[in-house]
Amino acid sequence: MARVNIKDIAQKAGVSKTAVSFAFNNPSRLSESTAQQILTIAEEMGYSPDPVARSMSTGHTGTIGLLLPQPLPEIVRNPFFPEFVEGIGEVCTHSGLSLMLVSPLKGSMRRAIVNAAVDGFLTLGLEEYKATMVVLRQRGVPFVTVDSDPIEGVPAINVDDAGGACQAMHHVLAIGHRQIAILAIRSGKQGHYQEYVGTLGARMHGYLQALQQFGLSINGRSVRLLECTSTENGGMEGFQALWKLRRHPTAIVAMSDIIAIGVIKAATAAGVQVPQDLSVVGFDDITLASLIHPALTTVAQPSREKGQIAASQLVKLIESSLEPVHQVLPTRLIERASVCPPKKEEN
Amino acid sequence: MARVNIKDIAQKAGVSKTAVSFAFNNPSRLSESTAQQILTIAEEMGYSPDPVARSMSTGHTGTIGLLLPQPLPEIVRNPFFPEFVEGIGEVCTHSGLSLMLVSPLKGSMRRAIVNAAVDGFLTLGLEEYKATMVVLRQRGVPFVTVDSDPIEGVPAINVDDAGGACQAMHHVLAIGHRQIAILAIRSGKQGHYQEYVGTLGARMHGYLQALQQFGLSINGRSVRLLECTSTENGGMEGFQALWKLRRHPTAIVAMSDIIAIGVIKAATAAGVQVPQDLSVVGFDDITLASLIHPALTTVAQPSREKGQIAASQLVKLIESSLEPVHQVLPTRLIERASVCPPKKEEN
DNA sequence: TTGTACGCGTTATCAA
DNA sequence: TTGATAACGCGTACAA
Repeated sequence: MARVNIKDIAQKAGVSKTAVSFAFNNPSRLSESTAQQILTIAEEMGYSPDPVARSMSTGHTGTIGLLLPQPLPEIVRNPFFPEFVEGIGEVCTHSGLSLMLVSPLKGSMRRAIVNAAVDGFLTLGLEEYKATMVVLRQRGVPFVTVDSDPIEGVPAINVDDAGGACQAMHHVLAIGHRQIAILAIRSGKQGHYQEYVGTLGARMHGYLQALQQFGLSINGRSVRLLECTSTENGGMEGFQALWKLRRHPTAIVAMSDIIAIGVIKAATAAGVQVPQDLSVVGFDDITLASLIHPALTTVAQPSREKGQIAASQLVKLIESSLEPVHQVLPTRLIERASVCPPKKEEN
Repeated sequence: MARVNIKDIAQKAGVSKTAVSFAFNNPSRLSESTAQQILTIAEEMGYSPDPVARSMSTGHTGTIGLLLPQPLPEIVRNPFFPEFVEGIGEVCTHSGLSLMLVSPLKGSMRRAIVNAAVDGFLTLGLEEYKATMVVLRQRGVPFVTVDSDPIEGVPAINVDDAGGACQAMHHVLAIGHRQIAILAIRSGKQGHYQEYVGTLGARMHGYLQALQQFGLSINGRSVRLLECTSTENGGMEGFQALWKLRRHPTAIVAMSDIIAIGVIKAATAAGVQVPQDLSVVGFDDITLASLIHPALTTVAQPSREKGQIAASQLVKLIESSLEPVHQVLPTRLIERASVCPPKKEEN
């Protein structure tokens, strides 16, 4: 049984296709009786306009795409993804839009972009953003970047990663620590932090800035940098690697909460007390951060607002042209229980 | 600057539209040189085929829809949503599909369904499923229901809510409790539990079954039923209402973890010790359940598998017809610290 | 209210 | 084998 289409209904009702279309989209242009008549027949025959054909005619889809740099299963495990989507969802609900989650197709970002039938894209934390931007431009729909280094002429929403990182490091330094290890998210750049980009680069920049304020820099002795995967395991391994060294850090500054939590777990398991023996700072303020023991001092960012603002920028961009804006949302240090002054003898 | 289309490329390359189409989709039908030539020109002019037009011709979109009964912002707050989507995401990644999140449009489920340009739907926990099913059938794409009462002729994936609920209640009874309150998720049915449907109905059914095994039923005295919203606040209010009564329950069986957690918080605040003074059981095994104090005894369900199985059923259904299957995934009781035998004097 | 052009690719058919 | 012509899919918009 082939899908019933507008022609079938027109025939059955003895009217033109146009009349059927009006009955659905603009009933006021038809006499009430015929409109009703058409709708009834459509109902009986189980007709509903084909959304693809409709998009073809109207030129829009009623859908926005969220472009994700990783496969869906990995992304949704990210603890702040739900909040971010919540913000987008508010705008979608308000504007009557649906949200399409677009991950690389067969490993290809390009393929994913050109295949997605959407009116615009939100991009989240793209890394090889240059190549992707080209495809996105070519694709011909508006887009807004989130958590990427801003590009000229493209609206960008970011959070103040650098500022937050600076606050975090500053806090640790101000409380007296001088033996510090930074646990960075593995970048593929093997510790060449000058080459870090995006979120990673911004956070690193913030750490360095705070260090500089105290006349310090990453020197491999008192202040060290180590990369690890952004997982609990990564944090545990990071701690273990650090604890093998002759001189232990008195504070570990981690680029993500999940790393910090791994550190705390490994430290506790090794009989190292947090924060008495070791202070730990995270980044992100995931739900777990306030629940573990000791509660994690970390940097919070407004994920929901980020999604909300990015989506509403995109909607404006779709509806009419708009001056591209770069917006930076504030981050803030949340002081909890995982940081205290270093012990005297270790100082 | 209008989007460049297939005709522009054909013109520029001095070939027909067909040749351009072949260059993209079926290069073997062209001499290598012309194919290459066309692709080069397309690249230069920034052409990529319009996904909508393409869908129009091919008859498929490369997208599946996840139909949600509530607005996006509410749904994503649901603690097991990420896991469920993770399962779907595995299938999408494998099959090269994108996922569209489809919530009611302007309050209308029907409108959302008919507007979504997808090859098939997954539905999650629909309540007014009858009306929605009709629209879905009419929409003419295959669909698989998840967490709804199975419908004849439609593949359905469920978890054994009844079995899990039965285990939970049985556990409480077997350990000696006879003064029990069930905190149900507010249904709009005001305690007429015979009318509960879907997940709610199944869980209620499980509770009743266990009660029956002990010769008990909901009688308003030793075994009571109370509805509350599925929020922490709902649980707190539930506890308070219960504690005003002359005879306190020795155990509270909650239909969701979040309710149970509310109960524990309110109880603790009121100086009632869990589990010594009051045993509490939840449902869902959200992350928080193992982290609060005392750790919550609850029922776990395989959310990721649920998504994975449902999505792969849908993919099969899209690719070819398939016998509709009803599949029920197991749930299991997780015993933690929030349940113990009742005190003697209260028995 | 209706007829018709149109949007943009894909594909069956046909010709060289 | 290589490529062109034309029909097709399904609504919407505009002139009549």
